[in-house]
Amino acid sequence: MGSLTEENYIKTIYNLSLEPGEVSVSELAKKLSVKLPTVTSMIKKLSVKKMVSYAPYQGIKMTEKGKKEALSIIRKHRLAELFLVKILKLGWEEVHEIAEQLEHVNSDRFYNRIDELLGFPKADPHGEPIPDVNGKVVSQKSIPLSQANVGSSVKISAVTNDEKLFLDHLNSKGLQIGDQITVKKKEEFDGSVSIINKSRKETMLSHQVVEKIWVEL
Amino acid sequence: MGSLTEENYIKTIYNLSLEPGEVSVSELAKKLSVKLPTVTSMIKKLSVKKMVSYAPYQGIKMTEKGKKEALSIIRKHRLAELFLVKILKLGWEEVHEIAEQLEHVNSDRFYNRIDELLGFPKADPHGEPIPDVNGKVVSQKSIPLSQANVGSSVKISAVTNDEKLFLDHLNSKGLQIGDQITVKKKEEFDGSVSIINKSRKETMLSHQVVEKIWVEL
DNA sequence: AATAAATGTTAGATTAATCTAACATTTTAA
DNA sequence: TTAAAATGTTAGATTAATCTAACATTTATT
Ligand SMILES: [Mn+2]
Ligand SMILES: [Mn+2]
Ligand SMILES: [Mn+2]
Ligand SMILES: [Mn+2]
Repeated sequence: MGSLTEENYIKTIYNLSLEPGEVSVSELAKKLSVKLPTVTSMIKKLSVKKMVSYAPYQGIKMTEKGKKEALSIIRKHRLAELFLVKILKLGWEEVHEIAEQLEHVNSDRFYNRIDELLGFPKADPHGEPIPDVNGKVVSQKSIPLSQANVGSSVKISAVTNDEKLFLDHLNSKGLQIGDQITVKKKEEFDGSVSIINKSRKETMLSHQVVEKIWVEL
Repeated sequence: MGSLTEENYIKTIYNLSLEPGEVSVSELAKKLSVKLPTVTSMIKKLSVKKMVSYAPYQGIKMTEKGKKEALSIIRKHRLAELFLVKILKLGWEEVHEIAEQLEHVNSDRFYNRIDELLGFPKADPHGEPIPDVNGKVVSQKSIPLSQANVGSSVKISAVTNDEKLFLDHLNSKGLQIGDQITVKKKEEFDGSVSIINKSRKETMLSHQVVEKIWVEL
């Protein structure tokens, strides 16, 4: 366990490493809202601690140690989010911010009890998988809504962004995890998608939205 | 809301201010495990922020603003402790440490929901009063066990220390909040007290212990 | 009242995390 | 294949929170 700041870097690097391509200093700087030299200096520190491997001008790669640490933080974050929704009855759009704080609480007893209380859940309120105590993740096979075929009926399994602004948008469209929807039309021009929602109403979703909604057949 | 460090100073100053006498720099330094100059420098900062009033070589006094802030942190701490015991089924001896972290979580929604879930409780697992949303505290009229008369039958209403070492000690003696006990004998020499516990067994408690157990008649 | 002990303050250094300005390397595009 | 743009690094400054060493004040004890 490093400092709160170190934990945030590790978690962010891990999340970026899941996307295709190298993890770059500028990408990290953007995500963490800090300047480039701040990242360079922190990366060096994390490199000394063997959380990442790094050589100047090369990308940033996580070590096994770093991945383990990242998964532990992500586990805490997602357990916290589900707890906030299931036990404290908060909305899925407001829990991420609180989980950003709770993920840094250092107590295995605390998180294992929450896990137990929730019945050892496999996914958080946004459909993202919750790593188990050993950092093992069970990932589902699903695709972004942007890639679903016109005419297909699919189930929303996850959203890959859990910030309030995005989720408030989905709330306003009446979309939830688990909803069965049908792809009506895909616009070539801007990548937007029209769907038929649970209540048989047609709704238009922009490209930025449909690439963040994951569905299964 | 200041930094985590500032919050810890404010809470500690407030707790010390409830004991008789001035709050001194050395007392604070001891409680926070920092050196004297560290305290002097932080007090100056808190003084600029109007959380305490301070003049060199005089004691430290809290302002109304500071008290309000302290009570908010203490409310969060005690709600967290009760939540950990009641909902997560942790022991009263292990919750203080976790609450030291949770008390810094910044979310009214989070704490108000916990308050609600617990039924707007009046006391934490150690019998200490929980300030309400407005910082109002309902304190009970009780006395330290060290001052109870020989022969009197009293009920344990609170303990004024919630660290593991102390509570493990009480656990080993089988003592809990709410227990009815009888004062059998008080030793003039060392201030120790013999009591008859709930299960009619006689137990000897040292002065350091009986001054931290509060009872009502 | 003088001295010693305890307590508190000031000065200056250190560490973590950040910044800006200047410089270096890599990538993209004439 | 050079010039420009983008990306990354180094150097040096800043702020928060801490420390040690030296000095000042207050309190206690002869
Ligand atoms: Mn989240
Ligand atoms: Mn989530
Ligand atoms: Mn406590
Ligand atoms: Mn308590």
